[in-house]
Amino acid sequence: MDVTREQARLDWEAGAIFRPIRTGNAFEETVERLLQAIKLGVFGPGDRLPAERDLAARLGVSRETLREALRTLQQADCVEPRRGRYGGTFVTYRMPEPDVADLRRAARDLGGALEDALTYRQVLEVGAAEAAARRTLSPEQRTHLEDRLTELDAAPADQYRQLDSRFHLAIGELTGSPALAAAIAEARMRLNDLLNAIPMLDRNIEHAAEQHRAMVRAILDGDGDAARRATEEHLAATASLLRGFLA
Amino acid sequence: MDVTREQARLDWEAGAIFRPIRTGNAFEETVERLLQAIKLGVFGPGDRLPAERDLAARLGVSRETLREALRTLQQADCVEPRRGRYGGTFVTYRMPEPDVADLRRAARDLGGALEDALTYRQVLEVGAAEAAARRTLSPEQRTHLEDRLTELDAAPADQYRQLDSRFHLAIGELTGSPALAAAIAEARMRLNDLLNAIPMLDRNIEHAAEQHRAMVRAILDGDGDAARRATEEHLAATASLLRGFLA
DNA sequence: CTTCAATGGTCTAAAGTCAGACCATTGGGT
DNA sequence: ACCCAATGGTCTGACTTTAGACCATTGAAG
Repeated sequence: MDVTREQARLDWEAGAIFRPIRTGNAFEETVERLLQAIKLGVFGPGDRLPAERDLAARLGVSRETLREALRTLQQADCVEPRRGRYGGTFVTYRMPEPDVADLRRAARDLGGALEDALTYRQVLEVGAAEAAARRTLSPEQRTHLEDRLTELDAAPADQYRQLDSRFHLAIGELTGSPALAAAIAEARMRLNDLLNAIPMLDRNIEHAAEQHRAMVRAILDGDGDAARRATEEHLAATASLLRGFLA
Repeated sequence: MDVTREQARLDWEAGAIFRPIRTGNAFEETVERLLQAIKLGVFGPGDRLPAERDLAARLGVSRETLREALRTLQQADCVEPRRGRYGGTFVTYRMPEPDVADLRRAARDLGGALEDALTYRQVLEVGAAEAAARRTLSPEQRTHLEDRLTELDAAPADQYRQLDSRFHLAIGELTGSPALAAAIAEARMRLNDLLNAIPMLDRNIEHAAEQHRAMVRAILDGDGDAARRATEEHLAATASLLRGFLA
């Protein structure tokens, strides 16, 4: 092979492997992760975050750095610390109203990474649904999944997005693969600002609810193919709804 | 809902989100990544790594830290620096012979993460094959994929593993999703020490070659379903071969 | 009312990491 | 024979992050 072409191949393929190890700044990264966890609905208004020492350990960051991040979130009126036993850091963040202008701006910020993120998400969530369906689920797991669906169906409008996230993340956890669950959470974080900015019409919500039910049914039935198809359909619908607002 | 149960749910779900931001140490992480890139076959013996300044930038790490990592690899006889223009850091690493004892030890080190990694890999690569098949590929991309297959079929025994990795990574790149390609590379890195330690019999290699051909054919034909099935079959075969040696 | 355990708040010394400048070496180009 | 551009080698000062100790506050349990 031509030496120059060979070196070019090396440099290209290196792109997938030699990616940034650390995103510059532990503090900023910590702020981002905490904020995403809140926006993702893992912690709703009034919920208490894990204790600082615990949280710092989980994030693999020193307590000082974590506290700096929390201080930033506090100044942004996202969390509120309370001292003393049974104290902690409590979430005060409220989801803003969906806004198409926000959505367009967020999409512009993402740029070409939008299609990337959509593809990534599709592969992960479709595969996870199939994997979850093919596993033997414990009664607790089955109940947990059904609970998430029920909770979502009963969601007030201002919590719909967060409960929707919880539902999708729950499927990732059912695969029993922490790596997969984490990747799904990460993929959703990338799209979260966009998804949150979509104004949801009753009609969309009804469609989504039907698709969610199909996914749950297939997973509980252990029907991998059906789970894959239902998830594919649901994500395709969401993606095209999103693209519609950007066009 | 019961308050205690609710707090328990929060703590559990937090597990998927509050994962370590930084793996303790930039230097060790850098060593690991470079070593994986070499073991993965992205850089074979005699190949030149990107220049230090370039590589440091890609890895998001200071040149000092990168050099410390390179020094470690040099002491382990994996790379060799050469000064002057047209100099650089050159790979000297040679794959050791596969060894079932190594394999068992590596599997014990992974522990419960083995099934995790296998599930993760399966979802990513199967989804990627399907996604690649559903895309419109340029003539260059089609040729690139075929080249990887040809190269693999003609591989001498001591390079088989690395060229196999290149082939699988190439499919990830064809999806056009950098996030997906990177995730595939990461998943493979986790399993790499295990895969490299499997003694490959001619019979296994022939089977694998046939499966590889089926994957390429399906992708080039734009047949997503066939691509998914072929990849599923191939990965299942590899996984059961692996489990066989561990039993 | 007192105790006390769990929590957030504060501080410091040490280690890790970085950005950038400058030096040393090499080999192809002129 | 010389130049010079690209590369690895070295150094310094500043900034970031860490680990751990200790303090302050709170409210439930005894």
